[in-house]
Amino acid sequence: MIRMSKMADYGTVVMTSLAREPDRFQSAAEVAARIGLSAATVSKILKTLAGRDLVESLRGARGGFRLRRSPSRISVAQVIVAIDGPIGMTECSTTPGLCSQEGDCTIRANWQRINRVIRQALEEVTLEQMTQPIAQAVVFRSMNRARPGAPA
Amino acid sequence: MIRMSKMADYGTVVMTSLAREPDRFQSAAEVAARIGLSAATVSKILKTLAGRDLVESLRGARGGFRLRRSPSRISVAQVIVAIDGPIGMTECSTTPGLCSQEGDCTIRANWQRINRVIRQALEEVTLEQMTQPIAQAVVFRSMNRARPGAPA
DNA sequence: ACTAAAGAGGACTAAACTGGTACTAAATAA
DNA sequence: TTATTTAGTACCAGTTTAGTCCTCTTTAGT
Repeated sequence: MIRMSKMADYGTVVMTSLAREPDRFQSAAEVAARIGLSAATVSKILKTLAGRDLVESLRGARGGFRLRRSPSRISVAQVIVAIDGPIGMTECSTTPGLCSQEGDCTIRANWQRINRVIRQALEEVTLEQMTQPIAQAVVFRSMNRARPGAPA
Repeated sequence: MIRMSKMADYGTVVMTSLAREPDRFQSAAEVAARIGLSAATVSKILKTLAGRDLVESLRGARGGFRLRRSPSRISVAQVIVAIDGPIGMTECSTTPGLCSQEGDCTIRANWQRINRVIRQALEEVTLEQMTQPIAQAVVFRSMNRARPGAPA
């Protein structure tokens, strides 16, 4: 399954904080205070996000960070990718060569399907939605088919 | 998003190997050779899975490991939970107290929805499906709504 | 010009995870 | 009974990740 670091998780929180006031530059310290993380950590995350062009930064007094695009045009997936790199799975299930003994590795194919669903889910949720109570926000459907736990 | 360790990933591969011959006891070394991981690592994983009651173990010559239930009644989610503990996200988005300044934390609520989808996906995929080519295996639907990247 | 506020960049420490080794205990087979 | 096979336990080293800190540069205000 998809591997997400703590930093990427924090990243979504930081970005959502920026998304609440998309026009104003917010300092790292300010964001940190709002979301309850250390200024150092938030600062590091924002630096990364600035490098990835999701936020723009302004130096000096009154400086800070601001979203580059509208909150409705930034997905949670984009934030995660910016911090962790391409969304993908852990080695064995993704890397082709590993289970080579098995011939046709059915596991990998199935995992890739699971991953696609997860990736899609993350791509369909925007920062704008993250700022809103769930009511109008995300609506999901589930996968279908098998029901383990039910009698086989 | 969900945090899955390498070990949990390996766990699904190990379990799928057992699922291919559900009645026979397979030794850790044998499974390791099949899937191309070190015997030590596979052994450690199987020990954990045995402790979680997903597999039964038999000591001594001709011993090994075997699934406790039918492959169709064991989900990928169960394997992951057995190794990594409850499926959930990293701290900030899951732990209630952290973003307390924000008042009603809309982020957490939205993340929990995303998580639910992921968890469901993993619960609906069985080891039996993992042993099969995808054709008849898992069929997914995606979430709906927002399309970031499209004009807001 | 000077000072304070802020980001940029990197070095560093601490904690967690990964992967392995060595040894012990149990069960079978000769 | 003895040797062999196999799981069980405990521990250790390397790597990665998390988190902090320090120094430098930029900007605003006085």
